Amino acid sequence: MAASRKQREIAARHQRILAAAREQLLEGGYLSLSMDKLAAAVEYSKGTIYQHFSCKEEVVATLALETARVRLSLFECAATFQGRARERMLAVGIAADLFLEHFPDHFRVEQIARGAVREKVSPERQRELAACEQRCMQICAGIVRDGVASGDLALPDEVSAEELSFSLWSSSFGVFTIVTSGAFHLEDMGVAEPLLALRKGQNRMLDGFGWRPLTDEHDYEASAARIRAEVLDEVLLTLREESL
Amino acid sequence: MAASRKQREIAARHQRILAAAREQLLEGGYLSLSMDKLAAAVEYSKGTIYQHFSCKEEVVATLALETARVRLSLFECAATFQGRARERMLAVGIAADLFLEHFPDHFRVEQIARGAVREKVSPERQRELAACEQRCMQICAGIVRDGVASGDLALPDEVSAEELSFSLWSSSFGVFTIVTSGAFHLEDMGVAEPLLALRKGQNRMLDGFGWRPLTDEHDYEASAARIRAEVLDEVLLTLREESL
DNA sequence: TCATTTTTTGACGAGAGGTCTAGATTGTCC
DNA sequence: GGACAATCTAGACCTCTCGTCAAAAAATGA
Repeated sequence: MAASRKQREIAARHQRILAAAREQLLEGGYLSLSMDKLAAAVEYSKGTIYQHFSCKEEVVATLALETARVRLSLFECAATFQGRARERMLAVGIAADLFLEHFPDHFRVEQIARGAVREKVSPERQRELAACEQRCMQICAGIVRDGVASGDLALPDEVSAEELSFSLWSSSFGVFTIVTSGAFHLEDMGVAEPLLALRKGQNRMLDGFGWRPLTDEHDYEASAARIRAEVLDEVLLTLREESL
Repeated sequence: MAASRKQREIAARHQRILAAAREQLLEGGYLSLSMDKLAAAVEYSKGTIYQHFSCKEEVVATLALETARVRLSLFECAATFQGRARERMLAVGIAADLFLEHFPDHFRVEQIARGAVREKVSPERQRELAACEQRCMQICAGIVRDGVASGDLALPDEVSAEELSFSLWSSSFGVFTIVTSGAFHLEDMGVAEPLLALRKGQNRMLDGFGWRPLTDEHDYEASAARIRAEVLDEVLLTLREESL
């Protein structure tokens, strides 16, 4: 069918535009992405670009959505790990780390997108983005609840599963933002390995909540190795291939 | 002396430009700050603006530096609180909260500045900014060391004072970024009071490190009240007056 | 008062995002 | 196969941006 061939062409061009846009964004941030350059890069005219994306913000938002989807699928995989709740929570943390490690570009693009004007991107895309983020949160909160249900965690009355998840999320988010922004001189501050410090801090926090098994009651290094081998390495490979 | 009068005029204009710039930035982000509009707002020509600031980035960076200075002075005050180390660490945390509460604009401007191109701002200003941040970190790390020295905290071998400080900083930074960005629907995620959740999480982390007195060994609510009354309320008032 | 120095101005250039119509390409039907 | 219709593409065009610079204005000093 001829119509489908055309559609495939358009879809392919769509992806080519996004790839070129990502490249430009990473080169020099939001201002370095130019619609003219984008058109030149994919060897089409500006008018054609604007038939794919209504405005520059929309291009950036679409890239951010791609990113959010990749992360979500990683989180979903991590949550399927067979083990105790706290191990599964660790799995999600490792997933976040690996995401940053394997797709550093993605996180930066997401940050750039957050800094851009949100008013101009279509409501649907905004909803999709929000949905991805909420799914991530739900996955974490679900694991917390599993911990409570299994008796490993006695959550205080004044702390909800969402709040605990939020604490973990925000500390990861903070570290990732600090690291990728490049605006901070962590070395000069005496923090050589921020990701390691993050993990330690989060572990201590969960210890503080009394989430069993505590850090010194279990070999979490071994769990981490199993997590990678059993649920993350494979999907990571698949995702990397897709993005090439 | 006439030269001094002129200098005062220039200094006053400098501040007026910055104030107008801040206003525009808060209206609609980085793109909403225009050098033409800025010139119109202060009723001078563009050329004059460019005698104060070499480029747009420099304007934004200067605003960010103002912000960093205000925060640093708050932190310095907080650290003077008379009490045990963990109380003083709480004081710094409260200072950070109050900073966000009383100067929400400042934090947003700082975020915008971080998103802008850094290459174009003068090296000195970059150094000044980095110095402020490092001073904040040193204050925190100093408190941690005090805790160790007083015997309240037994830091594990593999965790440095800087790393512990970094954990606290990054979680605050993450929460503040999430809250001020406005890009996340925390309500829909079940997090009604992010700042409260942050405090709880940080307390649990310090509990996890075994920093005495633990949360349930001491009335930290009372400490918080004393901290505000004894070291923060006053300086906060002074700073607010200055910024008007 | 007038010459010299300093400050201020706004027209200008280069390049951005976004629009719109003329023309090229594709698909359809006899 | 060829003519007409529908769709897609190109790039000139408009307005706005940052940053520059020569000329105009103001301040200074003798």
